[in-house]
Amino acid sequence: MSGPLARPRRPRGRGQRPAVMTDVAKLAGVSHQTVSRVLHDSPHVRRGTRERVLAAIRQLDYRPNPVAQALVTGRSRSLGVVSFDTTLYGPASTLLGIEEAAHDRGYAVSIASLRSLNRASVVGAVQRLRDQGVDGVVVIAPQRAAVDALLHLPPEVPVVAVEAGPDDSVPVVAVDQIAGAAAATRHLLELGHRNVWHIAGPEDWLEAEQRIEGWRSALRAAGAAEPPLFRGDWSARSGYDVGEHLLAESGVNAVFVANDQMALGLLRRLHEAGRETPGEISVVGFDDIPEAAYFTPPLTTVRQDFAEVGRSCLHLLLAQIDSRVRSWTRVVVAPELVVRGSTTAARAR
Amino acid sequence: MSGPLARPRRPRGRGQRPAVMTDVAKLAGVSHQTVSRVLHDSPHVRRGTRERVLAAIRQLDYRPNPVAQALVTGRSRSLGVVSFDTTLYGPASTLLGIEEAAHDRGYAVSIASLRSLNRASVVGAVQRLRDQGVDGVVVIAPQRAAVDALLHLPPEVPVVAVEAGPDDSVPVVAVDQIAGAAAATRHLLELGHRNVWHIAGPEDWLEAEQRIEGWRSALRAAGAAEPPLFRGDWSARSGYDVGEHLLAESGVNAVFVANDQMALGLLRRLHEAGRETPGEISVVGFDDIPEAAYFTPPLTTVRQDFAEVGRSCLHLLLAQIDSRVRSWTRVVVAPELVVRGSTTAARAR
DNA sequence: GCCGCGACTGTGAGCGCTCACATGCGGGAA
DNA sequence: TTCCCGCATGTGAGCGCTCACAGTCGCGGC
Repeated sequence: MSGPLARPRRPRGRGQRPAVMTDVAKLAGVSHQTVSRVLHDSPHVRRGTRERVLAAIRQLDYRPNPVAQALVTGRSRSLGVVSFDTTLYGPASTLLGIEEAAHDRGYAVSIASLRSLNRASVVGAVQRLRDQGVDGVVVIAPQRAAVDALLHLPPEVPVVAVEAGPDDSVPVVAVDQIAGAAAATRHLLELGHRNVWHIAGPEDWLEAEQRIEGWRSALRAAGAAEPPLFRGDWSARSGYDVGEHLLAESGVNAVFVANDQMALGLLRRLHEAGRETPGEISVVGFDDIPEAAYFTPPLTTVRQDFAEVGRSCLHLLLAQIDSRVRSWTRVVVAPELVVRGSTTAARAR
Repeated sequence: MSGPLARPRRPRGRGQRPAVMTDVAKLAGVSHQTVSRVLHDSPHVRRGTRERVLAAIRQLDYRPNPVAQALVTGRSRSLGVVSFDTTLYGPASTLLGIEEAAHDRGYAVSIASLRSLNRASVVGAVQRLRDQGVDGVVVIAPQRAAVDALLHLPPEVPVVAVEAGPDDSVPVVAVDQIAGAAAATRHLLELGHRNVWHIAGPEDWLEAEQRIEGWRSALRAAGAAEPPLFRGDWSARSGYDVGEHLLAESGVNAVFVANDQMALGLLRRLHEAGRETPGEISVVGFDDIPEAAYFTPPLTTVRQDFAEVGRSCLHLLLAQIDSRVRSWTRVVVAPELVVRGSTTAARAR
């Protein structure tokens, strides 16, 4: 009956295989190329022809195969996001910002979560995304190890770093951590506190270091002394634990904590110790997580505009993809101090 | 010099175009098919040949083009996740669970965030992912509108719903909300509280309704009266606001709150009103967000295993992709009561 | 000594699309 | 009228891979 050549590759059983471009072309009585032109809004298509094609597309519910398009153009219109812990508020918000911006530009977003944090895992995650065919990659991983890894990336992959890059070789979008930390510290100083203590984040996090720097510079500018530094690991637990040590010190009336979760832990510890907040001790956090306003007391903190960060990332990444060169740029997003109930003026002495 | 046919499509300027299968074949002195066989661990390749091919692959740093593979196989080895707000702890954790499970199975994960919640936006998001070529879709959107939308999906797209499905037509992975809520309520009853109040989530969220149901059933089983129901919108703010109304009621000694954020707001409100927790009022939350242990007081709550949910989703989805049929299954993940400091025995009367 | 049958390898088509180029056609300038 | 040019459309190749099938080779059995 039918020789081997007549047998269709994929039997068109029930459920109709989806229409392809030639089906549309046949129905509209044109060539596949004309269909393609209509799809891409080419100006060189007669009005009537265009309408016939459009009608055929509707009738067959035709949708272009993105995989075939990607194969021939070499562009997949998708990008990857590498992130360490998308359960944290900051990364999750940034991811959301990127996704929304990407959506608006017609790009798909693939994610790769890091389980451990070292050069190899970051390079591996980027490679994985690359192997999936993404056009570019955003790395949200503000740790030294991650930043380091960016140096070991093949130069031809378009990449943007969030928060920090290794040097002048990778575009970076970052919130001005130093300014934010300085504003928080200044706020406390202006309330009359002579000593502003600081609970920092982990050493390998660049944001932690920059917030320390901002704290120091504000202290220096005000001619205030620099109390010993404490460190946590961003978790509420660590804030609680550090609170223990802080309670052993004397003259602690103002603390700038490097994020809201640790501030929460500290608040908890102070409460347990019967130390009044803000009466005895004023506390400032960082991030402005949605819950911050409902802590006891409501937390004074520093807000970061993650949506803006996401938009900027996308902008830099697309520029890089289009130009094919990785030019160095740094976009800085300004943070904002949000004053609530956890800070108050120093008591008169 | 060179006729049109001699000109390569993509000029091989600096940076070497990446190696393709025929490059490897040429270098190894075999056909492209043999390279493909090596790549797919076909048994019919002689030891020596395999090694030569492997060596060539390494030498050229060859990596198969996933787009070309997808074009010919019709499988992209990627799946999509539709979610409403990945900034919330639950969805973010579920997403993470799915991503990790997918990674282990060699699947890529694309995300689509919903900005608004209605049938059209959910259907649109799924379509968008489909148009990107994903093999299947997980919908994390435990709202009535989202569930509804699943009914309007083309039957050929493999899909799994998280938390709830419209009927018996879509596989579902869900945490047993009713059991969790009942456990929370029972805990309070067993502590001797005669009245257990409830602050529920928004009406269109299925989880909210199920937690109400669990609360009711536990009350009924214990022969306890059912106090009036209060509702919030999951935010700490709403918990705070509802607290206002709760304070106006008399005999409020135990409250089961439908999530941790609202519980936080309530705690805050009670504190402001000078009502002691848990001394005067015991509070139980739901979710066990990482911060819950550091609330004031540390929150007794119900933990959900989101990683397990993610794994189950992937399992059901892959089964569906492989079998090409959307058979109905329901996987239920058990929640766990975590007792902390926000609950205590009723005072003797 | 020939056949058959495994193990191994190669050939060519084609997935659905875009790109470069060819072609047909009508109208205004020469 | 002739030529050219620009618009509208068609043709064929090929992106990098897999699938179906067609060899080729060596060896044991009759």
